[in-house]
Amino acid sequence: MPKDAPSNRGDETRNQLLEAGLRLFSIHGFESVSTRQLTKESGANIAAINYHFGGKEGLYRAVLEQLVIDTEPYFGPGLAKIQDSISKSANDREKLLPTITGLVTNLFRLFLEDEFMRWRAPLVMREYANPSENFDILYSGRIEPLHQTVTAIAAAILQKPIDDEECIIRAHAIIGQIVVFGIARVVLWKRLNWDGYSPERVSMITDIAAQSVLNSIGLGLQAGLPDKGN
Amino acid sequence: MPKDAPSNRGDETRNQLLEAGLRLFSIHGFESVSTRQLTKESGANIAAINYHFGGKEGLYRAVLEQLVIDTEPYFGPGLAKIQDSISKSANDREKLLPTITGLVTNLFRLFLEDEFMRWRAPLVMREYANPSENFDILYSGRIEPLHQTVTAIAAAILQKPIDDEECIIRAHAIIGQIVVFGIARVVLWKRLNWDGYSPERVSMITDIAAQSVLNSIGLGLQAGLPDKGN
DNA sequence: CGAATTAAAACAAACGTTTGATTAAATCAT
DNA sequence: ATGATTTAATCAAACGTTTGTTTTAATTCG
Repeated sequence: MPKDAPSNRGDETRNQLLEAGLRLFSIHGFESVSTRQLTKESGANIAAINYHFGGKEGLYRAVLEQLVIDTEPYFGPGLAKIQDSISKSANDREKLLPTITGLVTNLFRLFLEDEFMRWRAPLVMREYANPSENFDILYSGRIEPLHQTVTAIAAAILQKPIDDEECIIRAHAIIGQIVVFGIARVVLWKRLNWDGYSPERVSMITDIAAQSVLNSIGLGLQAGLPDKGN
Repeated sequence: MPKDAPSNRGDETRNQLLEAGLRLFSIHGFESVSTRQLTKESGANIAAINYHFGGKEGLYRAVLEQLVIDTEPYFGPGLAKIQDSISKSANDREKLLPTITGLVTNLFRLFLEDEFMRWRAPLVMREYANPSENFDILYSGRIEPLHQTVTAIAAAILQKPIDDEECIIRAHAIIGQIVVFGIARVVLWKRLNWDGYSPERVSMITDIAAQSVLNSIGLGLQAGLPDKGN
């Protein structure tokens, strides 16, 4: 039985519940969403949650699993390409510069702009910050591969093995520089008197953050910095 | 009526509720904590929540307000000292190096190690990532001042005004590099096969993250990086 | 005493889940 | 092919429990 293409009416309500669950859990969090809210927004009957998923938590788990499946095209190929680019520029760190800039740019567009990620990105952020019992679905499916790739970048630049502790910690700091613009967006908006993100603003942030990331691992050009001159 | 010193029995149950609220809200989040749980853990009667705080949300608000008050000695003087150090080293950016390293070290010890911050830090992180309606108490009380100070550092190095957009964004990236070790600690632990933080591990992270932060704003020494050598 | 505080019980509302009946579609036997 | 039977899915209603809050009475203490 195909899970994605709703051939019969069973799969249709199933998908509508997954869709409403993704959106509501993303906005309000698991605990704050009631089963009645889910059925009202999805148009399904209240018994459908138990029938199709075995309960509210089963629906949440299914939402996470579906998220990992659906986001595969957005991460899999890109991360593979980076790993490839690393092995090809083993003896010239400068070659990694556009690779890293590209990764940062893609992550920002993905997490802050992409319509497909509108509800998915915040849900990942939620689990990222406050892991639930089903965190492992997202971790092994999306977070760990990304973390490993960034670690590989750091390892290539520091010329250390990919399981080196410093490289993993460096990678964590790099990811922190990026996801903070998603997780703590409200703080940034308040500081800048912004009412939200726009493509121009995201592009501006991306440039600055990419610069910051490159600098942080010692690949910076020091561009834009005023001359020391004393 | 004094709020801190429990002179009479009224203030005692009040403080016990604040204490239990801080711990429980920090661990489980506002929604997941019931009033009966709060009264059981605090030893207070269920009516005391309404009597002293007007309800569960009132208790939560009071917990946040108390947090801002209690953490003042941990932030206020330190941040003032940094602002002072900035104005004193206006013509030599290198002078800021120990200041920044000190800030990073203090933040790490505060957020990852300090026993006093054990429940307070996670609660701030919680509001940081998922702002509630009372977020502003923490924001204007603790988050904004810290953000402003880090922005001042960035502004001093980039030699731009402290309300410059790039400086604020740079500051956000810097803070991201730090708080990610608190917010996404579970991710890091999984990557490193750690079961938690220890003083040695925090110290190790601090060194690496401080390096990363310094680099990211162009103050890096490139120390530890292998020679380019081609 | 009288005001402040606690204790226990009760409140309506909302929670996640289950029920048994009903409908629609697929499968079967003839 | 068609009527009988089974299966899958939906539905409204109700389940028992827990939620935050309120009420009422008792207790404490200056």
